[in-house]
Amino acid sequence: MENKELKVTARCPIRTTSDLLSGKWKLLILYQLAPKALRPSQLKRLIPDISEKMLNQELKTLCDSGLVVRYNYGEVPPKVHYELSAIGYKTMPIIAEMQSFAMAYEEEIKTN
Amino acid sequence: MENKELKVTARCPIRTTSDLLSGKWKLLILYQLAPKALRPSQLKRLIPDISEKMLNQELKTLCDSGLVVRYNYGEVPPKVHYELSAIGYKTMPIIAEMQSFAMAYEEEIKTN
DNA sequence: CCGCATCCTACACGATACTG
DNA sequence: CAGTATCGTGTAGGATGCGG
Repeated sequence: MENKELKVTARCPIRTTSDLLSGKWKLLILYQLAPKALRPSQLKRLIPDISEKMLNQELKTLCDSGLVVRYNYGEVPPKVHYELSAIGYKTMPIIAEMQSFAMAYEEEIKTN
Repeated sequence: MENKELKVTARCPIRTTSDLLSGKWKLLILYQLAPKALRPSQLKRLIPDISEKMLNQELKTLCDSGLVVRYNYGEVPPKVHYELSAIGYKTMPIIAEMQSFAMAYEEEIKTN
């Protein structure tokens, strides 16, 4: 937040989205949350190679950016779950296109 | 390339694509190349805040992964251009969805 | 079970300078 | 103009342990 000019980085939609979804895990988390809300332990089971630190960290930033909503049952033992927000669901077309691209890409390299 | 097991990272389409497109610049480069092939200096003008190092580096990995093709005129002074491959063009739907998402997202946060 | 705090390593990215 | 090499830094992300 210094007095740096807002360079020509002029808010670019591609950059906006890729900032929101950058990193190794966010897309996978969103994808797993799409069918139904999940508790952290369930997410961890669905994405076994994520560390708990990263899971919590990414869930937090996804909540902060509004793509995911956190529900707290306020019970003991602690029980929460996370689900996609309305805008969070709107990432699904991106993911669908990415999956479709991956299929085409793997087909492509197979034939070379 | 050590003797590490190929963990459960079991080839996931989302991961495949996001590996190919990860980083701050690849999507922007692909986007700029979509309308027409461009020379590095033209790309640099269209994406002013990329360093020349990153531009060259990203172009190289994009060529290696097959999304972009490099043409060398073999002249002096050096003259080359880069263009999307057939499979490279297939990233456009992803980018389109990302743009569309960004619009929706900015609309969303504006109303809060 | 949930989530935070520490420590540490690898790498993405930037700045700069140099070659053909 | 195209491309490479070197160096420095911030941060993503992994391992581990603690506390509510």
